[in-house]
Amino acid sequence: MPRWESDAQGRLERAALDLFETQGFERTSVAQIARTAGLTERSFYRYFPDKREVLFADKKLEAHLVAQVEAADPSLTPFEALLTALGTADEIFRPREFLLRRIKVIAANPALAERDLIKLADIADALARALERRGVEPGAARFIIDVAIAISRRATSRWLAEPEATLSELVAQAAAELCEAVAPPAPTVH
Amino acid sequence: MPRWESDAQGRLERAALDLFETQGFERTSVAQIARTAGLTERSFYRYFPDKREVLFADKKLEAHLVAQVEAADPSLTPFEALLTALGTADEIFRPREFLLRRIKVIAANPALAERDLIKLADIADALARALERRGVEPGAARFIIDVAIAISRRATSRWLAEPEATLSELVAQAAAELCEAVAPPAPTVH
DNA sequence: TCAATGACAACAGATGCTGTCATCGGCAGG
DNA sequence: CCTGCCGATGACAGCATCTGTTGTCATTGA
Repeated sequence: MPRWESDAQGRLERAALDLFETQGFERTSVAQIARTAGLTERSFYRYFPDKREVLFADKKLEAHLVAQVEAADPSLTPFEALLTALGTADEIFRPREFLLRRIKVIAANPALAERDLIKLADIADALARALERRGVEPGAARFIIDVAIAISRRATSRWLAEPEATLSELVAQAAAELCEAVAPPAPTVH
Repeated sequence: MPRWESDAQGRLERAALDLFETQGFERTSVAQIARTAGLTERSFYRYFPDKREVLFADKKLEAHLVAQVEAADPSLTPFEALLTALGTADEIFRPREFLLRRIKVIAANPALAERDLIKLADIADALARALERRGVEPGAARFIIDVAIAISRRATSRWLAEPEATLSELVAQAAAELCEAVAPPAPTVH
């Protein structure tokens, strides 16, 4: 019999999400999370550098997107490569119900929302490096990525509200919406 | 003679920027900032809710942008209104040298970068409300704003590197760059 | 068998941030 | 001139986050 229960990190993550959900982020202390998971406060900090990170340690999405971009057909425009990669992100959002719980908890607390933005920026940085490896100039890469992420946010927001459609379909739809908004206004006859 | 020196908040802001610049954000304590400004730590927290906010209390940019959007010609596309508003942001970035110091300090510390992203998101929220007042549907408003901010970031980044050009010129240039990237790829003859 | 390593606890301390009350000068109104 | 209120600040106590350090006990592998 093992001396300790296994998967200490996973226990901490689940305990934290539960507690944040029921009593809020601010009102749950690290010591409480650790106790719930059967560990000490100090052990919590061995797995996570700070209290918020317990909801953000997962690097799967970033890795997936970078891999998708790196594997993209070289004949694709950088922009197209990004959009197709972002359209496959639903493969990562697997337990959809877990994703929704997590989003609610994050939206309910400014400190968590802050960390969420940083994580998105980290993904953008990683994608920028991937595009640069494809030969895109750094400034342009960052710009294209910002736009692609805007499209992805639009699509994901719709996807969470009405899950019938594929994420990639919604991405294409948002891209079309962008073209429409950006296009010079319909010529006015005067 | 006043009982206390005037402009306590400004003194705190200047002291903080100086200290963050010379010894870093983490290594300067709130007590030290307050002492440098001739106040106590407790008084610091009367002006700023937390240590980072001392660099972000300024609401002028957000107010300016919202006012610009609200004053925009009703015949303009929401997207055009946003871009012209963002093109006038250089009116707010007045002591350019101060802006550069601040950007460097923020970039040097993840905690400050985090707060910076939240402030940008706050501006985006305020702009979304302004667009909704113009009749734009909320989801679409947020999307257009995300794209416009991407353009603005591209333009501002260029503007900081080479200040000859007007910000609004650079915004137009970035918008053109977007159209090019988004446009369907040149038809391939086969 | 035994040394190295991994996983954790225990303890101490700096700092961020908050609540509460006292203090002191300025400013009416009498 | 007195008096009493107001508003900015100081003084102090207290909790929570996060870090450094050290000790303890299994597991592993030669």
